[in-house]
Amino acid sequence: MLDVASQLEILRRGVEQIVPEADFLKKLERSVRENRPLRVKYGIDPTGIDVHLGHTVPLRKLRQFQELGHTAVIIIGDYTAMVGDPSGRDKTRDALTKDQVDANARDYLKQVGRIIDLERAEVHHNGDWFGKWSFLDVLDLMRRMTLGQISAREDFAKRIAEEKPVYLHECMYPLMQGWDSAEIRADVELGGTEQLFSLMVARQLQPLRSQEPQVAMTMPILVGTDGVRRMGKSLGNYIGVADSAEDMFGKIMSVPDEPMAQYFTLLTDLPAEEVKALLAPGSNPRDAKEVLGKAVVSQYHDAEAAEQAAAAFRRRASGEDPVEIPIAYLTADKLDAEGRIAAPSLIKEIGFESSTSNARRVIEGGGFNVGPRRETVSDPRALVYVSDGLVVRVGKRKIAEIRLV
RNA sequence: GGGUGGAUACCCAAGCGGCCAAAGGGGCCAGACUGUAAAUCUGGUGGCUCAGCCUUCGCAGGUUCGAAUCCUGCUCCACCCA
Repeated sequence: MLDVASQLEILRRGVEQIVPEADFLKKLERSVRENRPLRVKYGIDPTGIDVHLGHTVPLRKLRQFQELGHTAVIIIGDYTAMVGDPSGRDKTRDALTKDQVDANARDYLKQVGRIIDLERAEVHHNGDWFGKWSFLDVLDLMRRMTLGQISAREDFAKRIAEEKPVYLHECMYPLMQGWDSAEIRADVELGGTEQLFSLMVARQLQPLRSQEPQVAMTMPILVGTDGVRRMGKSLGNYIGVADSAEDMFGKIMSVPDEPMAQYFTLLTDLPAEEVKALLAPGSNPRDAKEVLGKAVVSQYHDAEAAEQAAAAFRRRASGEDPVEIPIAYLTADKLDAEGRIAAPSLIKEIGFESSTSNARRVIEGGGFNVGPRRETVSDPRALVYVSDGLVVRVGKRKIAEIRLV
């Protein structure tokens, strides 16, 4: 096992706070001394299906712990998912059914496996223990926390102040999460900064099982591709780990310049000095973003795919067509006797726009062009002669070669 | 149980009898520009057989020449009091 100082250096990167810091040092020192791995917990509620880069921040930290020889313990919050985590939320989460949760959980693990070595990790479902509880057990857990403690949380306090509802079951969430730690004997729990409250609850509960309280390690919340709000599925500003290499790269390029430093720190292993040099004043942020894009993409695909994605992006940015033009099929009966079709219909038929009205607007806006010379069709009443192999474009990104069938 | 406020397009949110396919913002799409799918600026953003027509403002009725706006009932949501 690596010595304490070296471990600390690696583990501190991109970490917001470690609470209490002294306990962490103590645990780490003992771990090295006795050659006993720390049990590091990270919980996920299977509420959706897309693991995105925001989730990878703590997951990558967990991976680092694994690489240093510690034990990764993943909690699938199948029970807590049915409650809904109120952390950082300004409204109640929708509850999920058991079936949804189970399906999501399987999907989740598959995606998590891109980051964590699942062979060496422990995976638990908190329904395994909560599912067996009696109401009395629940009450006993509830007596561990006061309304004052709960309502002091910023997210709840805010909702109360705004006269928005806070449901009782939401109050149970932190207690359940805390109890998970007692069940799996966690030494450290990872989470976003907004999780601090929940992570600290466990410290009150673990002594009930004669355990040493865990340490909370929080990481900043990654901002999404809009550069403002947290990355989240419901906000539509996320980059999924299952995204294609090209998509992932493109989305990274579309992130505003400001959060780049954060992205480098939290999503890559590039040394801090290198990052600093890339982002130094006077350098082109686009180049830095490209390095970032390749570094991230190669983690979820491979280096070659990352290079190709970058190349494809450059082509598109410089106005060239991609190497492979997607094929769009069009049935010949859509054409009139002379082999023509109304421009808006063509756009709709090949799926570039969802309605002919929309297609019209694109045409009027000058976003539609056809053929090798890219003749712009700007009259929505125009008829386009379609022959097999005709290349049509809408905007900068949508391109297709038409195949008549 | 009582009271109050609310339900408007993808989201937030104005409108409170005609000038409303419905302000504004966000998002999204297109154009210009560029360092990129950044930033900035411009235009667009219900549907269609598109100079016109059709369908929307929680649901169902009603008043009116005319309703997102007024009335009745219903459903749902929130907050306050008990």
